Amino acid sequence: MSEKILLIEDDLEMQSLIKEYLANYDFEVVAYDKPKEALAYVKAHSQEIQLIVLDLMLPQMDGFDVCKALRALNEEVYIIISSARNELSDKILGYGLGADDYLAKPYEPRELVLKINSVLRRAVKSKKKIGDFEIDEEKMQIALEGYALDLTKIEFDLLHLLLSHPGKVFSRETLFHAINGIGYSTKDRTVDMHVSNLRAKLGDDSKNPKYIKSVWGVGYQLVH
Amino acid sequence: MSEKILLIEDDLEMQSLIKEYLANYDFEVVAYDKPKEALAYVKAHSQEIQLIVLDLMLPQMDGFDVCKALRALNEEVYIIISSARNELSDKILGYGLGADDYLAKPYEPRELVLKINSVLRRAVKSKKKIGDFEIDEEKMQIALEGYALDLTKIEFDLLHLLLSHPGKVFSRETLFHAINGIGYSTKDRTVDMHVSNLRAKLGDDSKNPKYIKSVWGVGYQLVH
DNA sequence: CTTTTTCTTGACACTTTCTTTACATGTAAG
DNA sequence: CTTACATGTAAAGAAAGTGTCAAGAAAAAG
Repeated sequence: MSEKILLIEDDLEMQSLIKEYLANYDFEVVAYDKPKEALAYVKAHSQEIQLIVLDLMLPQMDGFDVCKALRALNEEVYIIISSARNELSDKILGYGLGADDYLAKPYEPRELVLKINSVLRRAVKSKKKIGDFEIDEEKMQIALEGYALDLTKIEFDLLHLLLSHPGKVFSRETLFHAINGIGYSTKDRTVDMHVSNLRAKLGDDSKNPKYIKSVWGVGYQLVH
Repeated sequence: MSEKILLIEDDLEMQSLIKEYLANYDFEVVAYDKPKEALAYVKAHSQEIQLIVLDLMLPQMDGFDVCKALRALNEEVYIIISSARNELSDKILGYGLGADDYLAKPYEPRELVLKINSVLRRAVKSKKKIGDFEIDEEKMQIALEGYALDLTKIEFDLLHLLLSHPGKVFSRETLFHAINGIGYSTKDRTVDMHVSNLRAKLGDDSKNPKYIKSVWGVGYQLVH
């Protein structure tokens, strides 16, 4: 499977050049010269696209909004911004566009490939796969079968700990410490409660657990 | 003592780079660029090698077979597969190669060291073999002839203790203490009951014990 | 400061495990 | 062989652990 990249570039000559070049590196490229069309495409195919290369097309200046709109449509996508060198420095970097990397124009296609690889490598680094789960530490997010879970901080910490050693049996005390740092009495049911809530969010069943199994008299364990 | 690692990598430059790098971390590395030679080496030195780093060398695709062949030669060995990132995802993971970890190319040598350490740590921590038994402390699990036993906490503790000194005769008092920490009267039949239940789960016969033998007037002992 | 969200606690039903009881069987010693 | 005590285990009862609803407390958001 190859990566799918969206290229937004108004110089059509440049566009086809890059498209061809990236094709050599097994990237699948979709290109638009008009931001509105690109946005429409993202709206329709949000999940397929992994990375967007956006030419800011200054000095029209609406490139900022395009970038923010893209980010709003897809939190997950990685964005590389390209722009004239003299525009690039302070102005853009300061605007908190949420881009993942920047590239000064004019650039060699080779440079773009390097940046793309570097961004994608960064992407996998922070994402660990464990069974059906995918942890993104940077974003403090865990996805199950591709769908992001909406977890509270404690739930995230708990699941993260369980996922860090699949199969290992964690005592309630250890789990409690992961939450509260210190102090635990055997009568404390707060860990149980969080596990119960977690199971609900995972669609798991305590009697016949797919993910979090109770270990009688001890604690919990992640099965997979 | 250093760990012995087999590296299978056709890019000779890469090979020597990794070899040197790993040497700095006290790993002993044997490297081959041709899978057939590597397999021959494993056949001859199967027991010495703890871990194999295998470059899948796609798209020739026979990396799959190499991996399976390695696994067939040595059930115990740990295998880390490296491969181009765009090949890595679903395809490989799905094929049930029996690898223990995966690494996307290109990777930093540092990343490889981290993975190796993580895999080896996993290896030593769990799984001690004693006769027909296999203990996994982390998972709080004991397997008999490959089949995991479904034990309660006390049963696990008891069997674990017996297995920790095969042949040693444990008094009822000692066994009771392993369960309850303190207190024991000679009239207490609790330990007997647990041993009886254990035997049932092991498929053992008290009159003609294969595993847990009664020592008259004293207690129990593990035979093997 | 108010509203909302998240966390903790208490309560109760329910389940699993542990202990005790009871009796049959087995062993050593005189 | 008989006695005295040890062991095996079924079954019943006791104890302890777990799941989760719902309410109150605390923390975060607005």
